[in-house]
Amino acid sequence: MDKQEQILQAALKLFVEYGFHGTPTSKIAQSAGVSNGTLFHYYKTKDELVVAVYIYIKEHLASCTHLLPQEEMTLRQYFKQLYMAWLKWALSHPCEYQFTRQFVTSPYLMKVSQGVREKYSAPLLDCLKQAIDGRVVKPLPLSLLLSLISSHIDGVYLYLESSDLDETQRDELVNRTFDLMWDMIG
Amino acid sequence: MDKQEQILQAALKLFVEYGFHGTPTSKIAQSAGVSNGTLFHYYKTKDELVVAVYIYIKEHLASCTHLLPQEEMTLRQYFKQLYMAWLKWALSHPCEYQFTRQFVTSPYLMKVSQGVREKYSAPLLDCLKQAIDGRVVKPLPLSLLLSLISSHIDGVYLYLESSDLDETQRDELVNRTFDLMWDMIG
DNA sequence: TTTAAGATTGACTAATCACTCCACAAAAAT
DNA sequence: ATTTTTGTGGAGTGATTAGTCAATCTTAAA
Repeated sequence: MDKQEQILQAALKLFVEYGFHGTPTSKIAQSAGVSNGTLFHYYKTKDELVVAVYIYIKEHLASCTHLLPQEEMTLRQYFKQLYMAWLKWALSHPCEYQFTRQFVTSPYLMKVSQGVREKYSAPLLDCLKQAIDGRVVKPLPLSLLLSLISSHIDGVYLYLESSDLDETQRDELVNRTFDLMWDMIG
Repeated sequence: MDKQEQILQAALKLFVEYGFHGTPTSKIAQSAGVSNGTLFHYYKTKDELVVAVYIYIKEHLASCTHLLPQEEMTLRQYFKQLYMAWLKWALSHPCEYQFTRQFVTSPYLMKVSQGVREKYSAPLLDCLKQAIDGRVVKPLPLSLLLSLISSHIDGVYLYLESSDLDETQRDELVNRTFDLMWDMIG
């Protein structure tokens, strides 16, 4: 892991614990094991660093949930795979997920262009479009469906995070909530 | 409106625009039309002020959505009334709603006791309990249902906020999304 | 009228912060 | 071998910040 990534990782942890403005750049550098100067060599401003952490996480999430539909797979099955991959990533990367939640509700979100924000929801959007055409999902505005699904995952995440279920019970609940979501949109 | 409330209102607006740590107390005092000293006379620390804004909003929301079930009203109808009151409050108080979103995803949430946080969801919780007993809602954990419903409302809010529908279309969509949610939990 | 308690002010301070700057080291290009 | 580019460190800086304080004002009870 190079210094640039050490900085991103350290920043991520501290931002989640103390908030964006609550963590001084000096603490980030210290925690990353680099000097102040090095931090500002890679990121011109603190704002730039905050956005970089966001992009870094989104790229990571995208690479972990980049699943292609297999042969002989129904849209529902493919959809379920995407849903579960997303939720399992969130549960196994709580720090990253919490950062994202904090980021998208903060004024920092405005620093990320519309294009970048849309980029990461493209696969799900394509899948939804197909599902509506195939009449397996109700003909609602795509952005509404997307918003409802992200929020739904958020809700399940928050519940699972505060409950202390074991792995098996967790999987069972994720399955169950997918059915709930499908009841809603299908 | 007394000075104390002026401070809360000014803090609310600035926090939403610039984030918690992004808004200096001096700016809050200035915007509220009071002196620095007055602000700290009412709130010993900035953290205390942030929490006070949260409680202030929650109390306001609670007073606006405190609806009692009428005679000859099904649970579904009562539930829908609560749902719509909540969503309409969010839409007509975007600043307050955004503040809450920002607050609950931030480390500040930990400064509010569990008891206070639960207090405001009690009415909905009671209603859900009855609905499960009456077999009109699926027998899922109450905290899961609560989490799913709050998140659902969040999702609808975010969609409506970014779309530019007129009042009628908005109402129609709120009705439609209630049905979606009911399909999910009922 | 006197008195006491709270409300209000704004200058002040000690600490902190984002960011700069320059010296130097490592690596890469020539 | 020499030059250029890039990476790294850390002391330093000017601006900003949360919070204090002593002085004044307001209110209302005694």
